[in-house]
Amino acid sequence: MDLSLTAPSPFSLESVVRSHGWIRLAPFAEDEDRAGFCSIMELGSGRVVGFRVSEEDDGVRVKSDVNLDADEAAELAERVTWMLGLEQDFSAFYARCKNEPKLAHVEAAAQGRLLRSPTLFEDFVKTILTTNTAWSGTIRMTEALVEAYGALLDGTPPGGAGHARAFPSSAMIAQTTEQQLRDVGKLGYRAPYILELAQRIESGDLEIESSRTSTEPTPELRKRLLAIKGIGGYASASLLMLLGRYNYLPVDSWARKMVSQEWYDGQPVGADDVEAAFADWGEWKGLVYWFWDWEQVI
DNA sequence: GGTAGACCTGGACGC
DNA sequence: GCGTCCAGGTCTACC
Repeated sequence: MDLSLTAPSPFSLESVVRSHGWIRLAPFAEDEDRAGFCSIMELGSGRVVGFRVSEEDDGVRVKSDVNLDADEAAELAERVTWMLGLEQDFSAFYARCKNEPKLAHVEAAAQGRLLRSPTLFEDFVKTILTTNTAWSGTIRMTEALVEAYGALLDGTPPGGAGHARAFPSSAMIAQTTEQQLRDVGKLGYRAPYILELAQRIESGDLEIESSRTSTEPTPELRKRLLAIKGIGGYASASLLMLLGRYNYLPVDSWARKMVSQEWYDGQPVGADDVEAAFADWGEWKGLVYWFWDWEQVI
């Protein structure tokens, strides 16, 4: 089954794939040509499908080895559209970047879109798994969750994918226990956070997927994110960026290091210094920080 | 409101 | 091989 999705101009699938580290987290996998990607998702019908996304003239092509009915195909198209941010318009961002040499590359490279997971639950869990750990730890914990709780693929893994399972649903996680998450996934103290997130969603106490289309002011949305256990300042800012809101900076150790090297001659800086460095960029400050041409990365 | 300490794991390092 | 230390955000208790 093939789907063609139209992308706004400028667009670069490779720029989306390489926008941040999500491509290295299961069930994402790079395609052989490293310009596209493969993944696995569980549809509302319960079917678990593998698919490959590659770039074509006016957008992207989505290929799957299985035949989907009309509803399933529409859902796959809708989710891939969200994952690639095909609904987003960055013309105002590019206009503001024109006079900043450190951002001169962004429009030509079609940067701005950040690779998203098919569901916000997946993005929330993965974001929690990035906190207070090395990147290798995030990869390990994510793979462990997918292997232990992900729904098994209907068919063969798409080319390039080493996984045969989708990311676990909130329903699957909600059925497990904190101890199992600690033992199986080595999630440590994050286990109760992720279990509570899944159980609150399943009980109807928490609804997160509607945040994708919410029009509520960003500070209000941020408050709701911060009320979720395990999501603090860094994680909420990261999630807001995935939701297309760039007013807050995901300040972590890397951000402090980059700002220190860029403007403070390597001297230690705090979160306030990072905020001050991008204060003039308003609603775009998150993207400016993310795509800034840093002096050096060590 | 600000701050200190605990949380948990893997990796680096010294012995 | 073993023990110790450190890095990485968030939460909670305390002031």
